[in-house]
Amino acid sequence: MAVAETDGKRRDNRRGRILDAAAVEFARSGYSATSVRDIAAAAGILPGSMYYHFASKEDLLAAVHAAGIQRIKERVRAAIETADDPWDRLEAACAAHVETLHASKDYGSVIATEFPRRHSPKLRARMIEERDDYENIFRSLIDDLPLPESTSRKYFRLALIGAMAWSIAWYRPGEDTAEEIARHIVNLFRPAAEAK
Amino acid sequence: MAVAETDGKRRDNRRGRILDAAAVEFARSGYSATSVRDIAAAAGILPGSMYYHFASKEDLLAAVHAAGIQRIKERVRAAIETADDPWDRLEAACAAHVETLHASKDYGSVIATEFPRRHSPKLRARMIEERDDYENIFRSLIDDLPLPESTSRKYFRLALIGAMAWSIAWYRPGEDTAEEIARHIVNLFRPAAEAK
DNA sequence: CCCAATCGAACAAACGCTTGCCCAAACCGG
DNA sequence: CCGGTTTGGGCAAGCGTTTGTTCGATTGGG
Repeated sequence: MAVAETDGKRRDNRRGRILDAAAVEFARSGYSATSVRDIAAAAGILPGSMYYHFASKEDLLAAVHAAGIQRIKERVRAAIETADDPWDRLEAACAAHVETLHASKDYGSVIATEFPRRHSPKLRARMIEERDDYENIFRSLIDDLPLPESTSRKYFRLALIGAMAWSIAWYRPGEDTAEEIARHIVNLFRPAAEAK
Repeated sequence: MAVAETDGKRRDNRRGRILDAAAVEFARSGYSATSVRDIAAAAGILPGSMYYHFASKEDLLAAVHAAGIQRIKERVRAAIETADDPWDRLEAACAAHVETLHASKDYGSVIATEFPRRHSPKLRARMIEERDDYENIFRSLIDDLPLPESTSRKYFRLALIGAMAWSIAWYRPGEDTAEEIARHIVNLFRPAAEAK
């Protein structure tokens, strides 16, 4: 769940802890409502010490975003390989997507709620690139689906990703599992394959 | 599009202009990245003058949220009455929803991107209440649909609203119209009615 | 001439970030 | 195995700026 522990080298431990703390705070309050002091306090260091590991607050957000995308990409890629049927592959991908979004809730929440257009051109470009790269997984999964010609694959993808992303807004722990959510959502889209 | 002009009374003109300016700034940068000075500058007044009309910055957000919800509710309610068939009514509602979300982009964007959980308990409660009230329109529209028992109406509603809300994230003016977007999305869900 | 409405100026607090200094562990030639 | 040196990491303090908000003075239409 946290990045800190998984970074073999002891050397990077502190950096990982700051990253985790930043993800938690950014997820809870949003980027601009979160102060460097908040993050430092959550990480157990003083504000100034953060700047040894990250050049700026913006750099810290970039690192959280990159780590979050990388993680969800890995999980989804791994999940896909467990199935052969195109619909099963999509369902596996969605389950992994929703699961990761809520399991490492902090990183997932940052990805789902920090809009690129609200950040500097430089960071915006990085975020969009990383997101596009990730969405390409779904692009190719959906390309493999046997859909009627009348169904727009573009809207299929956007609606699917939107429906999953929105779960961040309404999900309450203890109700349904991420797998159930993903299964329900995919089942909603599944009949679209047989439509004329 | 703007509230300012529509408020008959001259007396409320300034209040409406501040409200519009706040919606624009909140939509562009988010609540906490927007300063009272930004809003005042956009409204053509001095920062202090805002406090004659609104008790606080938070109150201003509450007013923008309420105005946005009220507007979208009116449009959707009106759109529903143009049709009798349950699916047509849903499609009309979705078209009005997406259209309003993008037409009065500022108010719509604030609704779609300001998460209640990130605000004070008082404001959070108000926002959730207003949203629930609005979502009840869709709740009853979906109750009227002839869906197979295996289809969860709850997930149907959440996925539909999520897919529409997400359009804020990817929509670029000049590509598709709001009506086309809504039609495509509803058509994706429509086959779910005939599934076993 | 009144009073709603706005201005102009200021407030304390919080902001992102920089700087100068310090300490312990790791490293490495002799 | 020693002892000097490098280096990862953190501390304490404060820089200048921006924040939300307050408030007495000022203005102008009815």
